[in-house]
Amino acid sequence: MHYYLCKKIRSMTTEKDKSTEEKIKEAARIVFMKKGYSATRTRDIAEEAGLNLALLNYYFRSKEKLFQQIMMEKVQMMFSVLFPIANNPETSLEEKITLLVENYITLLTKNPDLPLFVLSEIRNNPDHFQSKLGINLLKDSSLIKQLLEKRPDINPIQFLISLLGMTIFPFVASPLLQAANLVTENDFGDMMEQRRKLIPMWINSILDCR
Amino acid sequence: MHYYLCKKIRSMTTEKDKSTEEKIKEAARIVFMKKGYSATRTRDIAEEAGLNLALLNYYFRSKEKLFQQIMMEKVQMMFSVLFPIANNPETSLEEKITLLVENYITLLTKNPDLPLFVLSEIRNNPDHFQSKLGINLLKDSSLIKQLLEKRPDINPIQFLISLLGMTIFPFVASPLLQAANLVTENDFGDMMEQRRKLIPMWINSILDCR
DNA sequence: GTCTATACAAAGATAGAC
DNA sequence: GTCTATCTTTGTATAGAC
Repeated sequence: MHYYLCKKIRSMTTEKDKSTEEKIKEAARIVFMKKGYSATRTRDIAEEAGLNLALLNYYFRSKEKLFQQIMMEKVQMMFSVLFPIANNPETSLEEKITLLVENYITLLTKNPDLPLFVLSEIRNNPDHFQSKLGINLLKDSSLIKQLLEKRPDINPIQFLISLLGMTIFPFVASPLLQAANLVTENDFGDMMEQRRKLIPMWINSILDCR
Repeated sequence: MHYYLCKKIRSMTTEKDKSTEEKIKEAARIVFMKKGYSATRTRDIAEEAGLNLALLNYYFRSKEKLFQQIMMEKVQMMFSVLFPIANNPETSLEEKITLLVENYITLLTKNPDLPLFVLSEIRNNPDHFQSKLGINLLKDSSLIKQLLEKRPDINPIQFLISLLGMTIFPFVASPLLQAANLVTENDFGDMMEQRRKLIPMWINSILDCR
């Protein structure tokens, strides 16, 4: 009988079966992230997991379903930085900016492929991603309010996009930057470390200077 | 006999055969850009071109070869804005900045999928892209010199990445920005029009304000 | 040069033994 | 739960008629 029909019962009785299911997910993360959905073969995932191909279907029913789970994880990773910081009413605007930059650089240094993966998979196949990430979880945020308070003349969305662009874009563009001989692979890490200070400094120039 | 063996002769004799070959390329641009290399089927391209599948192989030998031609075109489009502007010694730094922003926004408004396509295909399959975009065509550019002259304390590469991030990132991220309810599809065009003024203004804040 | 038909390989999914 | 073997679909490439 197929796994997905008895998942509930299993998870109530034994808590020890992380192993195989999690192994497959682990492998799927690696292969999907590296090659994208279409270029990934289920056989690659099975091999990466050191397991048999049939297990994929046993646990996840199809390539598509497995992918959707991984995809959701990754989208959430991307927003798990932005949403909590933007919505914390305890921190100042300056603190929020610093935190956003720091946390994104930390996250993306560990997962450099994350943004390009998420962005390109959404564009290539929008059906994979019909989710609706909490409506207005950002538009009503403390961050937006503080921005409007400080600079009512600036569109906060435009501002936020610039901040995210300065922070996230380098990771998205790094292969091309290297092709254009702007950066070597070695430099890149150092540069991003410097940007932890640089971006907040420049952002403050924009906000304070008039 | 196969086309690629007699291409030279043909192109010397008749100049009228744009039609079929160009139709295939046209279709390939559309389909590859929309779905990426792996998700594209040669049948899709043939259908999009209103032609038979066999013609693809007759004219381009393989899917791979056809793709490489399209890919090179697209990479060149991306750099055809940056390189000439950066290397023009006649314009001032401020003019260069304005031109870069204007020209990229114009280009990408017409081709919104361009950057994500180029970036993700390079990352997914680096073999497709072993090209060597003129070494140091940027490092020795007039743009870099002018930046160093004005602000010797700023790393010009870091600066350039910020400028490109503010300009190009919105196009890369627009599906996600829409998912996060930051922008609607309608707003997006207007926002990018506003950014033509906004980005140079902000960039000048960074350069002038100390 | 263009088409139809088809060969051939790759990849997703499943059946059934253990 | 896990494996081997196999079915089926899909996709690239080619042969050969016109």
